[in-house]
Formats: sequence, structure tokens, C-alpha cells
Amino acid sequence: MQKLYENLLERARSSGLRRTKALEAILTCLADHNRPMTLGDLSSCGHLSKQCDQTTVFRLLQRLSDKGIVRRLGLHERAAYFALLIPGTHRDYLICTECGSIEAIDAPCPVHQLEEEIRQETGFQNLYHELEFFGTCPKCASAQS
Amino acid sequence: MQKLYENLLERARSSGLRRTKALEAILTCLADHNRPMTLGDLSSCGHLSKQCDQTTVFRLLQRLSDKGIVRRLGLHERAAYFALLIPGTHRDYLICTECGSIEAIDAPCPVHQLEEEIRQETGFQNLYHELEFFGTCPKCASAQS
DNA sequence: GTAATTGCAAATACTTTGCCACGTA
DNA sequence: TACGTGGCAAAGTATTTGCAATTAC
Repeated sequence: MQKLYENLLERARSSGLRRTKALEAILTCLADHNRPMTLGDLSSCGHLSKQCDQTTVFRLLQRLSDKGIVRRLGLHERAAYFALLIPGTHRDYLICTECGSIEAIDAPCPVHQLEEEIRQETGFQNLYHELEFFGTCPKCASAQS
Repeated sequence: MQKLYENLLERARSSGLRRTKALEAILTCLADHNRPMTLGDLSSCGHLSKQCDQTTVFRLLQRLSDKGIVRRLGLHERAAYFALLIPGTHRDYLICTECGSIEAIDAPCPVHQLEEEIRQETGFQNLYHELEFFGTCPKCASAQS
């Protein structure tokens, strides 16, 4: 975890971002939780809630997104989610449509070959994919009946 | 197309929805375009723009979604997209992050087996998935340089 | 007749921008 | 010092709800 944080900070710095309290706090928060978080989650989390305005967090997420350090995900909530983008790593998610819980799937993602085909056939650049499974988790399913 | 519309109307009716002008118009619109559309797209489209309030379209989409006739998609735009849910059919999408264009991918989706594994391992009910590819389309890529 | 559906208006939620002050390099 | 960054306030966009009037069944 500590290692991850150091690494992220290094990437951020070398891509031109300044080392500010907000940057440290947001990377710490993302590294500690290591799951997709909304702007609201982040700006009410730990140091961020005390030290930074939500606008700051928003703009910082924009910059981190531009630099390829985080990625914005669309997970069906009204609010956007942001997740760390760690080279060599890819995550798919399983989401309960009732309670909104989000968990990462650790099975290998079966989409890479198709992605390669699409890259070649369409000429799209910077291609990546997002895969999510939606359903009702056992807990919510039993609560319904 | 006509067939599709008839079919949708039948499904809607038999799931308990009343046959109103708004229902006919929205199903016509979705069947004609057969691509994901936002609430804004829909309510400014054809008959809907003249005959229905946007709130009506919104609530109708909610009901159609409850009944499993349309599905809400998260495609990274700020606005939600809605697409027809046609039994036996599954669509993945390729989206340009620059111009926002959305096209359906016709290659067979490689995720079904994983989906089955997840269903069995996690006990999730009503499981389905959403797969999208994002990138820069050739047109936008050349416009950038 | 009854319950579902509709329209209009208003409220909410989340995101985004403007502007000037501040801090890092 | 210069330019990226931060805070506060306000605007923008999309969604959602309340309620009375209307319509399908």
C-alpha cells in the first residue's frame, strides 16, 4: 500500500503535477481504499474532508484522469466513479443493482483478444474496455422475499 | 421494424402497461433508431416532442425498465442512455471518447461463460453484463494532429 | 368507476465554471 | 517570479418528485 502510494505520487509528479496537500491526500485515499470512489466519497474522506474543497478534488481528478493515473467509470449511479489506473492491471466489477455494492472480480478478463481485433479492424486509438456485471446480490434477494 | 414494434407493444401491454400515445411513440422511436438513446434524444424525437412532456417520457422509461423492456446503460456521458432489451440479443458498444459516437459491435460477446461462473459462484440473481470499448476514433485521431 | 398515467412546476443531485488569492518550483 | 493550484460562490445540466387533472380499461 505504502509502495503503491509512493508509486502513484511519483507518476503524478513526473507527469507534471505539483506536490500539494490535496494531491497527497487524494492519492492516499485512493490507494488506501483501492476501489472505485465517487467525487463525494473522496471529498468526504479523511484528510480531504478537512483540507480541501470539493471543487479542488474535482479538478484534481480531472488532471489525474488526463494524465492516465485514474480513470472515470460509469457504474450506473448518478455520480461518476473514479478508480486508480495501475499499469498491467485490469479490473472488472460486479455490482448489485439493489444496494449498489461494488466488488472487483478477480477472474481473468476474457475480453482482451476481442479488444485487439477491434483495435485492428476499426483503427481506434487508446482503446480500452470496461466490463461490469449487474444483478441482485444474495443478501438483497433474500431481503426482497 | 414494424414487426419489432408490434412485438414490443405486445410485451408492454402484457406486462400491464396501458396503451397510451406516449407508449406507442416511445416504442416507435426506439424501434426505428435501434440504438441507445438518452432521455433528451427521445423526448425531442418525432411524435414524442409534440405529444409528450419530458417527465412522461422519463417515467415511461422507468416503467419499461422495470418490466425489462428497456435497459439503462452507463456510457460515460452525463446523461443516461436507454436501449431496447430484446430477448436472445446482446449488444456491446464501441464509443469514441472524443466525439461521443456510439456503435454496436457485432462480434460475438466473449463474456457469457464468465457470466455463468459468476452466477454460480456468487449467487447473484438476474445477472447481466455490460461491455463497452472506449477509444479515439480514426476521424477524431486525425483531427487532433 | 378506478387505478394508471400525464403535464406542469418545483426541488434535488451532481458537475462544471469564473475569478481572484495562494503556493510550488 | 510565473504558472499551476486552491477556495468560494454561482451557474449549468440531468434527474426526480408532488399534485391535481386526465385517460385507459
